[in-house]
Amino acid sequence: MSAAVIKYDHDMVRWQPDSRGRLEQAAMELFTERGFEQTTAAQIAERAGLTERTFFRHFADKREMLFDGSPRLQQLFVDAVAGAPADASPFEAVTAGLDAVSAFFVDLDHSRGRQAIIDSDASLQERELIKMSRLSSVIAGALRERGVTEPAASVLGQAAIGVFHVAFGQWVAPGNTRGYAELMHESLAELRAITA
Amino acid sequence: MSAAVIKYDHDMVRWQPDSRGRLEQAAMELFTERGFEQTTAAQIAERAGLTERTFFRHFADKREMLFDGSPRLQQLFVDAVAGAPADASPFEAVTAGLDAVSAFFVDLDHSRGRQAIIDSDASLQERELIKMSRLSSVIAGALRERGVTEPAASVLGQAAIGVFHVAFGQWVAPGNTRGYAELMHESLAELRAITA
DNA sequence: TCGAGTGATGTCAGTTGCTGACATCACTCA
DNA sequence: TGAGTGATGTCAGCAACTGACATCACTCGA
Repeated sequence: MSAAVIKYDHDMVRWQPDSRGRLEQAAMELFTERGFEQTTAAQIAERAGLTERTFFRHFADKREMLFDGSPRLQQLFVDAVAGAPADASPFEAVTAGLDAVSAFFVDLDHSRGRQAIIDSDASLQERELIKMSRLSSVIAGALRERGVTEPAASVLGQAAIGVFHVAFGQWVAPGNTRGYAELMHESLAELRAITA
Repeated sequence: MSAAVIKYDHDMVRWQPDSRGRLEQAAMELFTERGFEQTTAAQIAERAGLTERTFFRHFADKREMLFDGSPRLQQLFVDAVAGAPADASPFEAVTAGLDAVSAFFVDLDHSRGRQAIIDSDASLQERELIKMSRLSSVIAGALRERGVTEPAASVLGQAAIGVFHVAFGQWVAPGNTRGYAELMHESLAELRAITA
């Protein structure tokens, strides 16, 4: 609303920079202040000094804001799988992927805050799961590139994100002090032990 | 609309029976005729001779119509896990669950039709995934009841639905002639082999 | 230097999913 | 027979999106 009455002086730029970043920051603030469901797209846009319509030009939907890093995470994972030594087993290649993404999980407070928002809303959990599912698919694809056949590639991809999900959940759990890598290797060992 | 002008004769019942069933049938027809996204809740309700408001009294949302059988599937699975012999290993208990749900997958045409609808819409895939995730959670719970500790229970639960998902996908894939049980056991064997 | 794009934004109107509040009325049962 | 009860209808309204079109600082080639 306020944006509508701004008059541009000669030395003003037409638009403040980094609209997308401003929207993300405004959203995180509002989500933590009043909750995801209770925050409207219009409110986010207003706090960022933009319009609701512009909001939807930057993000396909309200949920998508929380998953901005997803493509990078995916890239990190598949690069590690693809880049594993040629003589590495499929299991070892996937382990390399699971290790590589640990670079992503450094700021525990940030991850906890984000996860608290996701855990508070079912539609966000759905979105999180489909991101995981896509990740599983591309992992399976990377494995196929390494010569792994179906259905082994898909099953291993699914198992990998299962391990990842469990370990990540433990990592952000309240009270946890252990690192992601340690927790992940523990879950991986459990998988290995229990399927043997 | 038309329901609004119906006058009830003495020998008419006030409401036609099985509203929920009529809604489900109308929905399946419309979804296959014109697609999920292109079908509105009002259209489904109208074909069932009901109101949009009544539609939402029977189903939490439009997506939920496709997942009516989910609770039964879940029950089938956990009962099999819980009912496995006391000396069965966790892996064997989960295998029993994966076998038990094969009773659910008999009508291949029906499953294919349903899956085609789900595959056509991202929000339906999200809903499907959260159902799988819930299933994974209750499996992990059933395993814990059997004395399996964390994170092994959760990891095995995740791996189980991974196997299930892959096998089910192969079963409904066009051209497939093999049975669910066979495909499932193959995937299970792959998981076992590849994590060893 | 000027005029034709270009692109990020704004404006507006509309559809759909979904919800709360309240009314209706055949049916049940004390 | 009269007081519920429960499945439904009616109505109003919000929030998530979407398409069509306008704006206008900025860029760049003639």
